[in-house]
Amino acid sequence: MDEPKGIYNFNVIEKKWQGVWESEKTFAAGSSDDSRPKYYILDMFPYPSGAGLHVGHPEGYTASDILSRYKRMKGFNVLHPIGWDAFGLPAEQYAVQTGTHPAQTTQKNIDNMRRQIKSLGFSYDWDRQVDTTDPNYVKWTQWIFLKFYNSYFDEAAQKAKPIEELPIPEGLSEVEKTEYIDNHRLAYEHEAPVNWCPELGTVLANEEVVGGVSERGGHPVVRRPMRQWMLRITKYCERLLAGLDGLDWSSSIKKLQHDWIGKSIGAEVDFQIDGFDDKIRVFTTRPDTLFGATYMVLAPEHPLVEKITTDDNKAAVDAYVEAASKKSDLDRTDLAKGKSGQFTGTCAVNPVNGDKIPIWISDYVLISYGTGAIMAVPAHDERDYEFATTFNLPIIEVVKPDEPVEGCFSGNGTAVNSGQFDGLRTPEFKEKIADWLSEKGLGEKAVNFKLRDWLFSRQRYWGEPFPIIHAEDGRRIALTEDDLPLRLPEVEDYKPTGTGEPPLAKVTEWVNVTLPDGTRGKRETNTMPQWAGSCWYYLRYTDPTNNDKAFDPANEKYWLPVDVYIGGAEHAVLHLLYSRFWHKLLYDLGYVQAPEPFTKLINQGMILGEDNQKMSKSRGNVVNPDDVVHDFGADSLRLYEMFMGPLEASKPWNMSGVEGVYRFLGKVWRAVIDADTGAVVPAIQDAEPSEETLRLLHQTIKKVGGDVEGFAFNTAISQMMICINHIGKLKVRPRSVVEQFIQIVSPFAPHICEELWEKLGHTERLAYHPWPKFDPELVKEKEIELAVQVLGKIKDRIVVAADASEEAIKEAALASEKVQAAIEGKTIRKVIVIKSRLVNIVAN
RNA sequence: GCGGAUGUGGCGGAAUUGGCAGACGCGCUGGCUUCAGGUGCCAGUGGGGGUUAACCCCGUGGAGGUUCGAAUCCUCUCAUCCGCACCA
Repeated sequence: MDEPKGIYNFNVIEKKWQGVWESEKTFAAGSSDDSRPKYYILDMFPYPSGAGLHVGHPEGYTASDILSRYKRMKGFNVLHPIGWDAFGLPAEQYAVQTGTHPAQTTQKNIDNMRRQIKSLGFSYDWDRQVDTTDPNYVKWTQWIFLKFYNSYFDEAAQKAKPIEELPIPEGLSEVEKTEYIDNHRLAYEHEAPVNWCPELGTVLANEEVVGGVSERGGHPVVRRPMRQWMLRITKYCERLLAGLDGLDWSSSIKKLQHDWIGKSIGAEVDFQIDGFDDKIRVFTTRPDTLFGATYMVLAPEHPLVEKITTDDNKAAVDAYVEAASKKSDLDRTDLAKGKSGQFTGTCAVNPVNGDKIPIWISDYVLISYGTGAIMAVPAHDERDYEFATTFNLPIIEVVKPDEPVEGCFSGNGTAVNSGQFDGLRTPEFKEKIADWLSEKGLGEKAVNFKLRDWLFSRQRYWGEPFPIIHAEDGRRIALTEDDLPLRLPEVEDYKPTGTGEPPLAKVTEWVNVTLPDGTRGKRETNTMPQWAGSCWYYLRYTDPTNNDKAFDPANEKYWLPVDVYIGGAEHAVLHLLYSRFWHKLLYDLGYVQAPEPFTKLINQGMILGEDNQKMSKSRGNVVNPDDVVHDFGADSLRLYEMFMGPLEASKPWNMSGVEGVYRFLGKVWRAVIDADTGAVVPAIQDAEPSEETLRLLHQTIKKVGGDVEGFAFNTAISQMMICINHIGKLKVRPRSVVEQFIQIVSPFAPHICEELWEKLGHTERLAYHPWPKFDPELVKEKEIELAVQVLGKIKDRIVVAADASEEAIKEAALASEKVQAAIEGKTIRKVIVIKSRLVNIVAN
């Protein structure tokens, strides 16, 4: 049976307009000399997975698209790009299994996801796509790596500078000089115990290990020493911390980054080892508790352990060190309920009182934090307290709490048993003792951070190769810009070697090179982690096809910083911290002018399955956007994703809800188009709207505009629904009202609106039509209903003029019969009039 | 254990930030249109009581408090979710 001509046929309409936008390049961003103000709206680009899009992706993308379309209508030159974070483990794992080149898999997945994203009508500038695996992109990722490699951090200036400017101490030999320089590069090689995952055949960053197992796949992780590339992110701790202040990010995300960087202020103190020339330096945030230090603990990996251990204790200590080195992260965290340790047989001297205190080793002290050694104050530190009670070590109270406390007290109080410092409050004591220590040459104020240097290499094939050659004679040669990109070689198989050697090591014809001077060398066979490409993609979007530069400074200056960045909260720490770090390096070297890359950050919440559980294949509750588009259309999907609830909240999917917004679109359609003929309905006329209609329209313009700016899309849609419910009922629908209504719906449901706009006789695109203006006078209600309360309970409602005086309202309220009845026999104490809200009469 | 977020009808959620709780949508009930409806339209829909009318009482996880007035502020408490997890 033929469908009526004028039915809302979303399938046809959506394909039509997607085609028009594509061929007309409707959403190409203007150039950097555009006279309009710029606005850069960025989505976190997706990993092109084989599973394709799930309904979580379009949530953030729809929000950013609505904002982009709105801003264009508001007269902004909008940059709204998309791309592909295309390096990643799944494609490589698939390659290991099937032998398919990861590039092939990746390309296939990109094509599919691009099709899906295009079917949702997002207004991306498709000519600016970036693909992190594209050699033209990899080239510049490698180029930035070389910037790290060829820079050092000037502590005094607190910024990175080219390595050539590094002041080199006098009197160093050539070898020492090289070593000195290498020790200051922001990218450096480091032999260290790392998180080795045998299952994945690779090393993981600390952040990629969750609860002792790999974040991806949940495989066990063990500690193992290996040569790795590191980036000196710790040099930027202060600036990464300080930079957070000015950012318009949610306080919870800022706090997460703040805590991750983990700054603590305290002092470093030297303890003389009894019977040795060596000193043990400790870091403490509580130098005021020095008098209560009754023992010391070294990390098992501490370099002095072997030296100071007495013969009597050697066997036990060696065994403990051996056991600790084998412990996986899981063992060190989960099994850390009880404290273990070994006495070295040696004592140290407490510098403040000369007491001899035993030196122990224990794995509750971490070699990677502070100095790898602590002074233990069991009276005022939970961990030390637990250790001391386990091993029967003395506990001396040196801080008197204001209120008596059971067991260990770690708060502020008054100093006791602390010699000349007795009676001081904790904060003053901290100040005084730090000065005292530095006067005596025993220590100094110090700051420590939790953040560690970034483990930047992976033993994988599918990543950016490092542009580094290790020469036979031990020199390390960095490629020059002209040598880039260094491409990945073709390989026979993608299996990890199992030894920790990356797959690239097997490709001898690629690995072995002859240098211009005739010496032979080997290429670096590690590759970069997936984060590398995503650290700077927002910069490449400003100049995506530039072959001479990563991006033109003029473009960066115009577009950066990103005005709004939308994405999932799962990247709260890693991606956002790493990006900020890279950005700051480029800032220091003069390549970018904005100190921070992302001004405003919005984190969309998770979309759960209909069963209120996280969507997953195994639960069978995954909703595929393709199906929703097929059944209800892209406009309905977009609208529903936004109508579900606040953008930042997680909320469950509900297919009936999609039908609800679909019905709304049907109403919009039928308000304009005759379902039988497909013509504009005769009710639409060039007529003056009634006062009521005009008021509702202007209220809607105001509400929707304000809500879009405030990312409250759900309430914007609800206002549109109220508005169309009214318009649909009108016998005569003034053309101007209908047209303005369509304009404000268009960022949300662009296909249907473009179609209706055209049907109404317009030939230009709605996409750049100016956003309608509201008149504040027209928004105001003429008459308003007020609740009248007596003692807070509603007794009646009165209608008054919107501009009625307080006196008049009071009079009207008291005139109500119901109010009179309620206050009969009582004395009116007070009448509270809240204009345009209510009246409360206090009487008793 | 520490930190953060959230808690409102049968469901998703509103509430101008201290001022009429439940907007809007889903679902449900009844009616109209229709040969028919997974269509459209109209009406109703927090709970309890009530001569099913007027009206009354209760109600925003729980218990207190501040206030003329609290979903909103304060104290305590419970539940769920998410981070971090020996960082000296």
